[in-house]
Amino acid sequence: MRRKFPLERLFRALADPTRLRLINLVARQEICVCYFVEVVGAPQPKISRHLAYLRQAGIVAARREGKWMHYKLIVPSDFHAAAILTATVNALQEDREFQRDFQRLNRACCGPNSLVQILGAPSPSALA
Amino acid sequence: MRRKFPLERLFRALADPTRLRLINLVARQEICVCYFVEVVGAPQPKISRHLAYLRQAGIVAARREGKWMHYKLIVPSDFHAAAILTATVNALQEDREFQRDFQRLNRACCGPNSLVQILGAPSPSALA
DNA sequence: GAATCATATTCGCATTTGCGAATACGTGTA
DNA sequence: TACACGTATTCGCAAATGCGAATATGATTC
Repeated sequence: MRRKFPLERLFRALADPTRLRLINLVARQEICVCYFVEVVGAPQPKISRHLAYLRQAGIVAARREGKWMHYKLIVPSDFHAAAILTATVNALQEDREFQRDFQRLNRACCGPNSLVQILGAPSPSALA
Repeated sequence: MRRKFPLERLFRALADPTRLRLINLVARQEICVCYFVEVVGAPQPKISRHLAYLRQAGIVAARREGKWMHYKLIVPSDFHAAAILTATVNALQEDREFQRDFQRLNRACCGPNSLVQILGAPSPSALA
């Protein structure tokens, strides 16, 4: 544990607006890809590519469940990398612009005409 | 104070190996450009461009003193940006690879054939 | 004020990055 | 087995990035 984490790669991963939005979304709990597409409002391949980027950077983990892929944040075992990442998440979660994504997530998940109802999409665990 | 700090720009600034080395060097005290060139061992325009980059990102401040330009780290007033930056600096300072730059700095500053002796370069405040 | 020194900027150029469009993959379902 | 669906990857291409070489700027010295 506490293995060294390449800082430059971490920062490269964080240096993109879309990826920051994705990180913000997966920070609280595991989320299905379809929600990223819905919330961010970007074409699916774009979302998928950025998720792949975050996966390769070791920030995010993927889990398959039938047709659906779920992503969650991985806090690096390296102490300093973890400190940087959690500080980043804290910054995002206090930012109004990023908070709006959670509102969209709530609508996409639990509101009327939600993905859960329409597609039978798996709802994010923490949101119900 | 505590003004919002654009995170993406911060991470872009941190997402480069040369700039990380520069940040590590200016973290402790104000340093003259000539030392960056000497320590990093890169051509002067390259150093200057990266310093300009950091300046525009609001991470670093420049001060002229005759022919010499001194740079120092600016900790952003924004709480979260400050947390990220100091966590980064902490990570760098514990990294062997970056610690070596301080050894080189010591040699360039205070050893025999130092820049101080050869050029009359201003020695970093905290080192001598 | 010409030369010199430290630093900054400009200019092409090569490499990298992010993107949309199209397509491939993997898994349920009829 | 064929299809439908969610997701991933590939493929040009446009834009951004980093670099070395040359040059410009601003300050000191003779």
